[in-house]
Amino acid sequence: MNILHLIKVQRDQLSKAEAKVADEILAAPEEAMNMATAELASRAGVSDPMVSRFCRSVSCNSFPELKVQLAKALAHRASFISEAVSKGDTAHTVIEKRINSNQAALEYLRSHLDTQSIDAAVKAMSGARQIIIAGMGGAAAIAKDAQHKLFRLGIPTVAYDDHLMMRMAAAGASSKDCFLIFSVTGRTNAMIEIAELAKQSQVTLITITNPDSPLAKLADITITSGDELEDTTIYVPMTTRIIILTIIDIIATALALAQGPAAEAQLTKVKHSLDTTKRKASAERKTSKNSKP
Amino acid sequence: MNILHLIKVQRDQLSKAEAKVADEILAAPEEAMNMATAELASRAGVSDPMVSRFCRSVSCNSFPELKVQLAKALAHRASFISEAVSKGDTAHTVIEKRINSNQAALEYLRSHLDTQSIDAAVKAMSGARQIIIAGMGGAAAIAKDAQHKLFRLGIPTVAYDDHLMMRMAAAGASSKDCFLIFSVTGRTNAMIEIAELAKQSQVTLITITNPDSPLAKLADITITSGDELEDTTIYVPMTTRIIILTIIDIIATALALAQGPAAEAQLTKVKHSLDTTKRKASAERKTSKNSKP
DNA sequence: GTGTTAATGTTATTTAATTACAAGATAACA
DNA sequence: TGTTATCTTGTAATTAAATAACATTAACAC
Repeated sequence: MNILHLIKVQRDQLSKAEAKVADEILAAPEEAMNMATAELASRAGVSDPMVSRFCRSVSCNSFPELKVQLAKALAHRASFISEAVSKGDTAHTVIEKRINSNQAALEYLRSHLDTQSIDAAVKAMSGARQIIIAGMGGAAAIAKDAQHKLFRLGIPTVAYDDHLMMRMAAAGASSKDCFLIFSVTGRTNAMIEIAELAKQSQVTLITITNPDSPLAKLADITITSGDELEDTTIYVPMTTRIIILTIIDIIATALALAQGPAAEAQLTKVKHSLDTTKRKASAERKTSKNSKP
Repeated sequence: MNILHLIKVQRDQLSKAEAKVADEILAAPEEAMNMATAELASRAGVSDPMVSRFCRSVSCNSFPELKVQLAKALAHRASFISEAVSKGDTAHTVIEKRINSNQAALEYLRSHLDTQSIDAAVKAMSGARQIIIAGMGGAAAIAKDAQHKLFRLGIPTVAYDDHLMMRMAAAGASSKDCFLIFSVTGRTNAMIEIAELAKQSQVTLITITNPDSPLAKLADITITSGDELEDTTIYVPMTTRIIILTIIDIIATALALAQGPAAEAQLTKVKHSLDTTKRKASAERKTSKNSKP
């Protein structure tokens, strides 16, 4: 856990004066990093040694060490604020801003992804007879991607983006199956309908969606899609995509580990199946070099 | 530019004693960060003030400031090394490791993404009559995702994952169109064939692929897919996915900016078209609360 | 060889951070 | 309600760290 989170979490268990220091740092961590104890102390309205004591309370050995921890934490977080693109931006600026946003999104995921949900999802999927994935609209590509990643592990997996196919699949599923629904907002009527059908089939229902949504309420296991994070400006509807993809990545990786050697062998087999569709690297290079002069 | 790069670059222009300090820091930056001037000085075999002077030479006002800079630089770099998952990992460890890897991948992208290629791609796509996207296998989901993102901007866009459809589209394309090919390795024979067909149609060919591949050689504009980064261990075939997705994000964002108010209006229109498919947030909450007692 | 400049080390000073201690506040219990 | 114990905070003192000032040495030019 990074130092800013730690401070935030411990904030209420600190003494009054220490809490003042915590607030001062949380209010302007970037600035706090470049202050001396004396300055930070006076800003927080406490005595110098309080700052030292505060450092100890948040498990740093000294104030300079706290500064280093802050720097580490801020290196990731730096971009959370006001990284929305604007009209005059050059390509270079857009690149920087979007990469920053996406890194920040991952940082958010680090502190908000629930380990237990992941564990539960992996356990359910690991023992499933088949995994059925559903996603519409923007989530259709995600569903397809998840299917591509999971079937490689040797678990029968299908992905649907068609509402009628989803209905049939949901109705026909058994209690031995896992039904995986991707929906960023969790408010699409069509998807909620599918979830209700799936529940009637006694299937284990896992949703990657907004945890406050009606869809989430129907699920056995819910993992946050980061919808609450999404910037509402029309330019930036991308953050959740990265979050969901990383969640798939995490689940697939954990699943592969849970499956053990079997999955490993399966992955190798699937990988090698593509060998004959590829052009060889060395042969190609030689040809193109020789053909020029 | 981060402080480690700076030190590396300036290393040879420093005086003999300062160079010793530089070497000591570069050899073990993580440790150097936790040392006092005196210790670093003795390790480097120089006097204490040399360390202070060294800090000035690399544009830091003090040694503590250098430490902060080092912390910032290392925060990103830290995760590159040995973050591959292994058998005993808990869910929590997998989460941390995969997030670290993905953040590191974005960091890599920041320094390796070519601004000019992005600019060129945006310019070409901005003026295109239509955009045709092709991707097979793992790239099929990516292609679909890109289509979903680009058509919202008001540019006619289609995505294909079927080889025969791609052939027809490539053969039928005109010089006013953009043909976008996603292929991580750039060695899939089927995709190379499509690229050759597309070139014959005089279309502007943009590839997101390994820049050293045969596919890249055929393209008018190439953007790296990060294939060279991909961990060859079978557990981790995910990094490129994040990179490519972020590239799409960047291009779409830049494109939206380039289109100006027209794109903005279009985005709003498309967004509102979904309104009637969604369940209202407030209404739902009330219902579910009241229905319980 | 001597003067000049740049580079480094030694010593001194300043600054910053923490320890030690004392005073005050707060809570617990008689 | 008073008394004691504990916990919190500030003041003063100490220590440690970093830099400035100065001295020395080394390198080079003339």
